[in-house]
Amino acid sequence: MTKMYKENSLSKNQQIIFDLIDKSPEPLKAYTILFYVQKKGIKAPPQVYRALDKLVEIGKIHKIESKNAFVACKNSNCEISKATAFSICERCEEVDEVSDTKLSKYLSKFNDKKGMTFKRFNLEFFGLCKRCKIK
Amino acid sequence: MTKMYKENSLSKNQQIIFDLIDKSPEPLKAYTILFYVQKKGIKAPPQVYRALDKLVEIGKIHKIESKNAFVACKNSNCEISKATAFSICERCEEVDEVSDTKLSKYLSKFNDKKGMTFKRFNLEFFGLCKRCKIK
DNA sequence: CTTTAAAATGTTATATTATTACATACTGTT
DNA sequence: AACAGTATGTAATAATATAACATTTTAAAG
Ligand SMILES: [Zn+2]
Ligand SMILES: [Zn+2]
Ligand SMILES: [Zn+2]
Ligand SMILES: [Zn+2]
Repeated sequence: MTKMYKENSLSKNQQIIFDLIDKSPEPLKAYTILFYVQKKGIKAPPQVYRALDKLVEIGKIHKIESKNAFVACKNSNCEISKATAFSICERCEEVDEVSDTKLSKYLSKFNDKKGMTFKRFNLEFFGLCKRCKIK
Repeated sequence: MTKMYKENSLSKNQQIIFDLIDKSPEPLKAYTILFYVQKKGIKAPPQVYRALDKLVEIGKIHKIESKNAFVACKNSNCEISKATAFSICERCEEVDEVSDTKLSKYLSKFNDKKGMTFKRFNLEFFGLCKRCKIK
């Protein structure tokens, strides 16, 4: 028989790394994470990258591709990272997850002219945040 | 007086690297480019990255962030890389620039709830291309 | 409780991607 | 010719990510 394994619970390293990212007000890079978790016994890059891979896979975090950095998912509705969108301030580097049902639906239904079937998308908007616009 | 410099023409290294990317049927990575252009006298990473930066800046090429690779712009209408969208096959890795005026307009007009003003976006769709769907 | 497959961990080394820093040369305007 | 801006050449290094392999933990199944 093929065994069924439990979902929903994180392993030790995954939990440590998720907690760190979840508490961070800004996206964290892999080696920044490594630096912070060394006191908890996570000493080498593969340990960090493995946890990150898993957390991305299960949708607890997302990767901001243009910054090689990771944020915790703040939406419950971007199921398993299939539909992600972020706003990125080019000045202060603030990153927020865009939570817009219409946008998400619009893009999830999008079909291109060449007959591709899309399973997933990632959208990154760049501009100036409210605060940086004023300055 | 502030000098006016010529636009529209590429420097030697920029032209060599643009030609290579433009002819390539697939996105090229920086070190792949470096390998190919060494016979033309471009020997070191900074030479490649500088040309890439410039070409991205003027909109002749785009960076596929999820692959750290570069493609030539096939649209004339994504002026200076302000509005880019790509379809990426997860199986054969084929990448195409999505050229859809409606999509582009929809996203260019998108305003988020936190008062950010967007200047630019990059969208990457993932899925299976026509050929890979059949298999 | 024992066996077992899957998942996770620990560790060393290495590969890949990108930038810093500094010296020099080219380009086109004044 | 002088100048400012742009581009180039080169060496060194930083930052990001993966390969490979040994070991341990987890929890379902028997
Ligand atoms: Zn999310
Ligand atoms: Zn800002
Ligand atoms: Zn384009
Ligand atoms: Zn394909």
